[in-house]
Amino acid sequence: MTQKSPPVSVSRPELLDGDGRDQVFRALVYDLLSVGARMQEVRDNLAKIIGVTGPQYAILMAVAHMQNDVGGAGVRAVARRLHVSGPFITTQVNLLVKADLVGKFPNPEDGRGVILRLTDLGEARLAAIEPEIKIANDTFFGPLSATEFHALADLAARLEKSSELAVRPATD
Amino acid sequence: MTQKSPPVSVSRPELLDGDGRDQVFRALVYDLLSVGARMQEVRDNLAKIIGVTGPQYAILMAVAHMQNDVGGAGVRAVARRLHVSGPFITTQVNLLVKADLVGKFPNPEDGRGVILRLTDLGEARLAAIEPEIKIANDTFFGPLSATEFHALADLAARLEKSSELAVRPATD
DNA sequence: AAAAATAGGTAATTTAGTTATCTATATTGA
DNA sequence: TCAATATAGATAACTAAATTACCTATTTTT
Repeated sequence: MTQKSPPVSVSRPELLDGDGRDQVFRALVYDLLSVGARMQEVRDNLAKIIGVTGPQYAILMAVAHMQNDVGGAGVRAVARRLHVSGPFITTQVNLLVKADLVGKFPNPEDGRGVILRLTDLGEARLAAIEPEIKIANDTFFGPLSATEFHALADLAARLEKSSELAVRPATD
Repeated sequence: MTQKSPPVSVSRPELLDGDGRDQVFRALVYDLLSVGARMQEVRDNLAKIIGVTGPQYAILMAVAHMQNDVGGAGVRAVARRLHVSGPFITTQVNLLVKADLVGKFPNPEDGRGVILRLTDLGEARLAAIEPEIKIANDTFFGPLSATEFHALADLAARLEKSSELAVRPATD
């Protein structure tokens, strides 16, 4: 009986095992997907503590970090940052406004735009879970030395760029 | 006016910038999330070519790789591998069976279980998009040298383990 | 052999997200 | 300068992806 082998998922020799198989590559893809799934899980746990959903927590963090940037945190900017559509940010932000965690202000420099900011309560809620955030992240990235951490940061930054090229025609 | 600063998301000194800020760390988290999102996007593109959804494509690949392992590809095993629930695999696999891409067979060693296998058509469909898969992955991981690729694989494997610990109490 | 665990399936539901379309303001360029 | 076009955001309608709760059938444990 002939054993059909699944397609080899990569062709660059740098990414293949010595024998031309893709075991290491596939393990890497699996690990990256698992790590991504776990990041979301951790995020959901933190979100629950402050009474919001995972995506809402992601929006809160994005606003927290973008509100002091030049231009501030607009709906569209947050959407791009989180890789989701504009309308999704609109509806979720409206829920956060209702919960008094985020405020919406007209953008004085652009009559179409709004500026999103955390309310005092929003700031307080995030400050309150800082210990949990630190514990989670320290654990998540626990095995990394400073050197490895920087190596990973560098590799991830480069992948972030190259992956954009891979998206506009067709991984596993 | 006092500039409120968002919570610092990590405390281990190895993961902090020289000045005690978390800029590098946060950039890493952002990059990892982006890379994860792009992996899904690429997957969706490949899936579309063979007329299935992204999650269905993920199941096809999982079955392709697990069907030759000891124990074969059971519903539960696939679910764990993909980090989703059992019932989700059940319903999606049933669609793949209807599309004649996957076959379901009783597990001779366990009367409760089923064994999933790709049909000839399923094998053929995956074989047909092998070129596109390779192009996508070669591009996605394009900037990596062989050495860097192995370094990344090692780091990802370790994160996959440590991230499990972080999940069972609370990332951004 | 009873109790508990495991494999899988079905039904109902929720959440996360999208596309299409609209209004209002801004920007471009003939 | 003003018409054409692009951009920011909102609303509505919808879909996909996934979950939880519960059920049956086996298998394993005690």
